[in-house]
Amino acid sequence: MFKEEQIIKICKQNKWRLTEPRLEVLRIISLSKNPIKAYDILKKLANKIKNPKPPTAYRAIQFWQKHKFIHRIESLNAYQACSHGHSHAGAQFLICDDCGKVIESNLHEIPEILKKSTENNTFKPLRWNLEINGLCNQCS
Amino acid sequence: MFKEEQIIKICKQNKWRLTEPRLEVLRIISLSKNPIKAYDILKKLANKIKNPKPPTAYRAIQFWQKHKFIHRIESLNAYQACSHGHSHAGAQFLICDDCGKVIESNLHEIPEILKKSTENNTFKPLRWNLEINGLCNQCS
DNA sequence: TATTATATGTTATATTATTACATAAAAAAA
DNA sequence: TTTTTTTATGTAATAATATAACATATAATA
Repeated sequence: MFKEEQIIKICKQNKWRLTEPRLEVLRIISLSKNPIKAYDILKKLANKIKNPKPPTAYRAIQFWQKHKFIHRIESLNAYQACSHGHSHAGAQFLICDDCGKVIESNLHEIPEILKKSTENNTFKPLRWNLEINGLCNQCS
Repeated sequence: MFKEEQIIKICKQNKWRLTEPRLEVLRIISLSKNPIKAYDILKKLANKIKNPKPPTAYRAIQFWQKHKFIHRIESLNAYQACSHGHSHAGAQFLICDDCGKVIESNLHEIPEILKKSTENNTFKPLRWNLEINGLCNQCS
């Protein structure tokens, strides 16, 4: 969703420090067609930074997750750039079991359902993650 | 949801082999108040079985998952007994960030929403997992 | 009873992620 | 500007989660 210049701008505006490992990790995730795993990020990072260690990758991942520029696909232990702007409380992913593509979906009825469960006063939802497995258009 | 006798019966009916490690692992998960992690299952299993190794726990976990008697809470790497019968394609969990309790919820609007996305012909959902973090009744 | 299929035991190792501590760099305060 | 504080990184070690591979055992079937 975001171009690099936009991200640079947003970081500047918010006084978030856009360091080299952070920028390179974001680029790696953004350029990946499908969700990418931490140690694959680390491998690619080695092309840009001398002998990076796991914490270097994980710290950058955490940074971008915290600021909602990337998502973790829990069932895959993998990371993907956010495609819907970077300030939503929940995300929905359509995971193709065949080609591995993950589409970040906007099922906006979901927030409504969750709000209803609040009205019941049974649970106060703060954030959520919906991962739907199946077959994408091209694979079905 | 299921009592042990019922499970024994269901296994017999389906000719699923209900071995000692499987039964003990199911008991451990069922007796746990909150979702329990594989290596904690393994530790408890050591009280029942001599010096069990990870595959023993993981195989039993897989068995019960496959037959839908337990769920994996992806964001916690932990397992919990199913509380809604054992044949649904998707599950919804309300995870309390404060006390760690996980309520298996029945937001039955979700399947409808997913069915709609099928009608769009954009994605064919087969199974799903919704994990909602927030605060439970008692903690909010 | 013999054969086949399924499950377990065991060792080793792969994968994913964090802790701990020293150093460096940037931001804020003096 | 200099000092102090905060934030980030480098690096080594290790923790936490999960699977592969292969030998043995047990149950189901022929």
